[in-house]
Amino acid sequence: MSTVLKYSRQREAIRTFLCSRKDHPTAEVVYDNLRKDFPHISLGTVYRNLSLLVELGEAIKFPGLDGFDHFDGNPMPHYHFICNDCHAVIDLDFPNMEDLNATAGKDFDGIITGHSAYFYGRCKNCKK
Amino acid sequence: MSTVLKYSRQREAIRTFLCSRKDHPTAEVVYDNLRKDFPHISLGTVYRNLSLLVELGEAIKFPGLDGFDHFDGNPMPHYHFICNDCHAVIDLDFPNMEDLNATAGKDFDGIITGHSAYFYGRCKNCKK
DNA sequence: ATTATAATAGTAATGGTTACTAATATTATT
DNA sequence: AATAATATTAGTAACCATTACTATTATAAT
Repeated sequence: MSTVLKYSRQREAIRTFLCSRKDHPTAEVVYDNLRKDFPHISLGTVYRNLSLLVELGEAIKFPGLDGFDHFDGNPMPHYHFICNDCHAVIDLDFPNMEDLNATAGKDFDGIITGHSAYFYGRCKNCKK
Repeated sequence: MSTVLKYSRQREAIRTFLCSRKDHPTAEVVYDNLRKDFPHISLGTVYRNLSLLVELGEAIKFPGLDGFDHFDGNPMPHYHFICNDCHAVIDLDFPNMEDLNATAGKDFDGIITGHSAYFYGRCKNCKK
């Protein structure tokens, strides 16, 4: 028993906001920003819609070094850098390794269909 | 204000148990197993020592698909497969990509010193 | 308009993890 | 061995990001 999706201004605003950002915000950051346009928006609404976008394949969720989940409005395969100092999350301009799943699964008994990779170190600002 | 490390039988047992396992147990699993030898061991003691081992570079911590943190007693760089169905975590026999940090950081303004990668799909038991 | 139901706001609950504290274990010193 | 200093533990309470609950509201079809 699937459920029919209805439009909501809040969800649309969350989607738009997430796609406008390149810094992979947390739910709290999304909440704080959405309150400018929706003073009464609930944190639960933000979490529910972010999770929905992830289910729909329109966003990606991953845990950051700060202990919070971060969200990325770009669902295309790409890699992230996470700064060990300031915990900033930055997109890497590095092409997706298309054949890595097959290569890594050569001697593996299961089936590999995807991968994610995170790079660590110090960002531009923290590296001195 | 550094602190001197004292021996503890609980910590040694946790270390030994973790190194004996290849399935990357959660703190809860470590706790349940340690209770056979230490009926009164505290879950806090398990968490504290697991975190300490990670700090000492003797173990690795990473979040699993089940929402729990998993621990690996092998700190050598290697890759993990996580089953989308049963959430099992399995070591991959795939050599570390030594030059990946440098390659991925070619056009990056910061410094990349490490990376982690997770492969997803279906394990041997779940792939039918 | 009416009806059906998805979505929200507000709030409470969940649960993995961390913090706190008195008692205990370890280590060095005498 | 006894003493002293302090790291560690067991037990428990607190934390807090996230999820669940519910009456109300918004959306969309009839």
